[in-house]
Amino acid sequence: MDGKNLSKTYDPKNVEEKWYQHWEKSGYFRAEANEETKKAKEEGKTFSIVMPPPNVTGSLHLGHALDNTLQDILTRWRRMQGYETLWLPGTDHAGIATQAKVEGQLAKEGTSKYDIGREKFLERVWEWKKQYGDHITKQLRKLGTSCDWERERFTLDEGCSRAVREVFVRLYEKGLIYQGNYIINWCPQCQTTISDIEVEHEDQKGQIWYINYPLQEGDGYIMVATTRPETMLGDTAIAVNPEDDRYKHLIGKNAILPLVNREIPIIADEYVDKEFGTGAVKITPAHDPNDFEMGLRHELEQINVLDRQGKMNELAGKYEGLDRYDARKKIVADLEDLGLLVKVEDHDHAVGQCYRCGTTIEPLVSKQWFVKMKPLAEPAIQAVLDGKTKFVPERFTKTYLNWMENIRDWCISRQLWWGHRIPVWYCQECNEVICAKEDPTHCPKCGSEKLKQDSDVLDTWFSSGLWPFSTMGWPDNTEALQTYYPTSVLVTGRDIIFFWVARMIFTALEFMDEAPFQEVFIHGLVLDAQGRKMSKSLGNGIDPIEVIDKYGADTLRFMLITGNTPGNDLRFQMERLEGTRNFANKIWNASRFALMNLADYDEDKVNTEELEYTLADRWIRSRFNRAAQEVTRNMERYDLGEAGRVLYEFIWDEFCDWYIELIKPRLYGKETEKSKITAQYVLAKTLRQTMELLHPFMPFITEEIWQLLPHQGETIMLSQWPQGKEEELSEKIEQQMSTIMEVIKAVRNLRSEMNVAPGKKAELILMAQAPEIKAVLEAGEQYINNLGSVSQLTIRESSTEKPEQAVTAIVSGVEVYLPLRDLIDITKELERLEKENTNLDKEISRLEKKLSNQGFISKAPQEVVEKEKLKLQDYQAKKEAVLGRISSLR
RNA sequence: GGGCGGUUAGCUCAGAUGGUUAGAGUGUUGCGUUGACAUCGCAAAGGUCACUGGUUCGAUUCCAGUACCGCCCA
Repeated sequence: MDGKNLSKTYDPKNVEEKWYQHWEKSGYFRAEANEETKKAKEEGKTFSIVMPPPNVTGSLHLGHALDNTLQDILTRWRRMQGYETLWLPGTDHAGIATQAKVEGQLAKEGTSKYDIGREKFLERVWEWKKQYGDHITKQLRKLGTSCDWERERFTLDEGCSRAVREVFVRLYEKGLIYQGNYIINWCPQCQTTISDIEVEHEDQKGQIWYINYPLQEGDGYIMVATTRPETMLGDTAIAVNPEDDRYKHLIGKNAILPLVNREIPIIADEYVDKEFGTGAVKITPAHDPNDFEMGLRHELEQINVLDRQGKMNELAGKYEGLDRYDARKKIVADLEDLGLLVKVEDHDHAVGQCYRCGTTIEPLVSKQWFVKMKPLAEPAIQAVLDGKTKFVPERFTKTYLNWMENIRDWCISRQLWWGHRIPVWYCQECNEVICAKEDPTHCPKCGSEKLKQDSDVLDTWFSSGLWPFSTMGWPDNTEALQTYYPTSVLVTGRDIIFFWVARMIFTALEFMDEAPFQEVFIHGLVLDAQGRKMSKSLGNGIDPIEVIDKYGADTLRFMLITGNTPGNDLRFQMERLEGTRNFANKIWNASRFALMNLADYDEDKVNTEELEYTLADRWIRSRFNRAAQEVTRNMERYDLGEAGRVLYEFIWDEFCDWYIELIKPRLYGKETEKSKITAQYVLAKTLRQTMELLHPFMPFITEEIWQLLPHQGETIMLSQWPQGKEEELSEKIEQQMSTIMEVIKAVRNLRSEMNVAPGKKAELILMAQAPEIKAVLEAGEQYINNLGSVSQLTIRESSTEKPEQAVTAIVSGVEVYLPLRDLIDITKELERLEKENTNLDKEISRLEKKLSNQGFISKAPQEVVEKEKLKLQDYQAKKEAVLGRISSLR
């Protein structure tokens, strides 16, 4: 043990990779699942997390770094607490996104998926997956994640695929999965449907066109207002509000659809907003979700006038082949020519866009597969209402419930190639529809072998919705499931509550009869320094790996989890990164110092019975154990940032700035040998335990230091979590130390104000206002001498004679005199004291007022009143001392 | 239109069940190579806790409203 060999600045590169490899190789991350662990579960001593699987589209971003840091902290902490822990990692095939990436690759090569065909294309995607999947898991390792890599899963692997089939078939057989012609969201770019939540609404500047539709009878018109004139070719009705007096007489009559000359009915429906536009709206059931619903209510015909590229189709007559926006221009122009266009107004409206590619979504009617949501949503709502799954922070419960309560059926088929193929076959002979877990060889109805599998794949979230149990081997009843299901907590971003969290809850309730996790810990987004979302288009993204290479994973981790509260977004600022790096360096150097002074120390030879603890020793032990308690308390509440802050303050302010400074003389052998050994013992023990407490947050540096310190066991990862021992806490010791620290600070303050050179020692006189304070000062004499640069210290009772030529400070119970004869400017000194007096007056009158308030005395809790009284006494004593000083100087 | 979050020191943020002379980091200023650390030490300056009401003996903290910012849903 010799700190001299350590470098002066901490270099994470030398440390992080080494330890990660060692941990992984030693199997410390491994989660056992056997008879014994099943017993641990019964005792509530298991802890499990399934990692939200990153997409295999590319690389990790800072959001992943945050998400996984939080999980790792919780996992490492529980592991140290002796829980059987499982943190199960994996990746997601991310159907639409990954497919788009590979299509992009092909485009660069001048080919396309259609050119190479489905099979070849899938081979290419698997290649992509291998490359990027590996990349991602490497990145996670760099971050220090202590997940069980032997259990790593992928949403498209064999096990997960089996679970997907099982779920699909069971839901189908239960009638909860159905195929139907409904309005869906079509992305003309991605060439697939997407679900409602995959549509992002953005307000755009648009226009609203007022168009006259001639009435069938007479020469009149009915004027409609629309933001999408091009869809009028598919209109099958005009709707008005039944209460609208302007139109009541027209209900039941017909209008003539311009350009097409089709007769369409004028119908009444309460959905129509009288205030919007003219109060009469054209109804296009095939191209608008609301119109679709209305169409069902009124049994209107659905006329689809758009194709899958977003172009007008053969039902659009002479507009066939035109892009939807070109058709719009042409139609508006034609209406104008006919004199039917009344006016055009600017109008902002929300436009649905594909969350992947940003293309404007086209609602259209199409035959797709759906999950019937109502029966699944109800238990999912109940489970959360009953507290079976709790959201942290709690406010996200509302977000979840709101969505669940208004849920619509979920469109799960995707016109993609990359994904779980829908396990449905169509008999080419008799049109029988076969849904089966195993690929069928012949039609059960007619026996034909001519079967064709549905060409669509499932929404990616269909498989990730099974993640908590599909990854543990379901549908088999594995030991992993028996030990680790349901999981303890799910850690994820608030942007993914609907997509994923909600779906896991309802599928788990359906298939496992139990919610998939006890708690959902939601965190915010990582924003750039200006508070903007990080995105490719803005180019403001930061690569976590670059940060790790430059600052170390410990620094990135600690920076990400401090300085914000659960559920709130976090701004990523380089300065904060530097600050945290400095913290790591501080830890390193304190340890370096400790090791240098432990070179001659042998813990095995220490007889703890014989140690002689000083005030400083007892103080740091009390402070450490208090910190341990607070850290633990905050961890239990998922307030990891607060836990981190407690550690930061304890390490920097108390351990480094005070304790190490206080024990230096003892370590340097300026006192007895026993005193030195005691100091070494407390130093080593406290630093080691501090590293243990910090380990979940900064796993690498803490392991490195822990290994260099005297320790037992093979790794800090498996050391015992310091809970905070009651018997080492002492209010009294902390109070005493605090008096001494206040005196030292006052001395430093006076010296600084008087411009006394730091190296110059000065005389100091302390006057205690009570005998027990005098005793405390005497016990801390050495500390005051050393840290206050004192040449000669005198401690007296305040009743004795005061020094003449001195600057003064008053702290609780102590008058501090610095007799700097020649340096003193009486006028200035008086000014200082007067200022202090004014301050005290303010406080005293505030407290006097409070304490003379009958309401306060009678209604406030007794202890609060007592506290205020003590405060008043303290201020009054200080004031007395200040006044005494003032009059003696005059 | 509905919901949620935010508004505290120049900047970024903390402030359990209401009682603190309102905190931290960073930045600023002054001093400093004291045998771990200049990625450091010591000291200092800096806030009518967005605004208006209400509840209360007492509100930065609880309630209502207003303003502005951000996010989500329709």
